[in-house]
Amino acid sequence: MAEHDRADDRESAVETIQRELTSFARRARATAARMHPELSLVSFTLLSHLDEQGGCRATDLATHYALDKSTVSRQVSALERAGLVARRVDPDDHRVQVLHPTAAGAEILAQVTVSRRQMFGERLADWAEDDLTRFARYLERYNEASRAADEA
Amino acid sequence: MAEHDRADDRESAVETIQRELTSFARRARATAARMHPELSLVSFTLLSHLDEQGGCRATDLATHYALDKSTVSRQVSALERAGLVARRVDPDDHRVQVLHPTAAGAEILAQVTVSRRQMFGERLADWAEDDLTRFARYLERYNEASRAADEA
DNA sequence: CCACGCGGGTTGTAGAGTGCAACCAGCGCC
DNA sequence: GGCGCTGGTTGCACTCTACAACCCGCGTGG
Repeated sequence: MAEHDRADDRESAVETIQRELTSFARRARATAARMHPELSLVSFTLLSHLDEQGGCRATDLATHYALDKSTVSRQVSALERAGLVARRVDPDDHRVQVLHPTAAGAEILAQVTVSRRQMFGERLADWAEDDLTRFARYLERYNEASRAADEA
Repeated sequence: MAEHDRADDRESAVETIQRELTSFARRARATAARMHPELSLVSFTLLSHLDEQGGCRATDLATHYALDKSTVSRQVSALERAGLVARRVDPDDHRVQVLHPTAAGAEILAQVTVSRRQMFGERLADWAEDDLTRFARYLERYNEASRAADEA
């Protein structure tokens, strides 16, 4: 009957989404590393966040990206060693460090962002704009649900 | 002018797609590990491929998933130790080993597949079917372009 | 026929990324 | 002033990964 067919269609769409997202995830890290060895996927994400937010605390990064605080601590240390971020102690609360991208950090970030955008742009070059915006909306929607589920 | 605006829209859609895909990729591994510690994301993918294809060679896995052959070798070793895959020497060419999931492997794979599908299903529960199928199509399309670009 | 090149796999090594647990250091509230 | 909480670091262990060097079986051209 028709209801059953529709349930099957739904199942198979979910199946495809699962398979394709997983497949993408497997490749992403390696691709990113190959493209710009100087800034791993995680580092890029963190630095990018700092740039957008205009500085934040390590704990914020950890919770926002579902990473352990130790992981963030080490990543930040590495970024600092590389001269890409600076830490400033918050005068109001001497426990917290406010993180900022340095000038060098902002510059590298800009370069990597450009090259990443170019890469994505190439892969999406022949898409109609409607499809692009819909795709973007779907991804946002999925990730939002995903984040919500992770927190529960 | 209108043309400029449309170019901007395009840019921003690409930007969002980039950001959201990256964000997803970062989480995927950890999420997968948390869900079923007995089968990592890579192992799942490889085992899944073996199951679908009904057996193949290690080299095929390596090229298909853009992994080093040593990586595949070790993953397969682990899967064999766990009793989830079996290796048979190809009678025609004694260099190659044909890999198959064992009964236990097929069973675990089925379980994990179910739990993964359930997870994705939950996250996508309130989506209209049209959106699901479109999202699935977009992802396939993107990954295809991505694979093609990687090979070049 | 056999030596060499090639292709499939394994192993040694090294390094990134990660989480957990234990710890230290400020902060604030009894 | 002590106790608990929060932000952060460090020690440890583990997985995933690539690269390089290697071994073995296959086939082809002297």
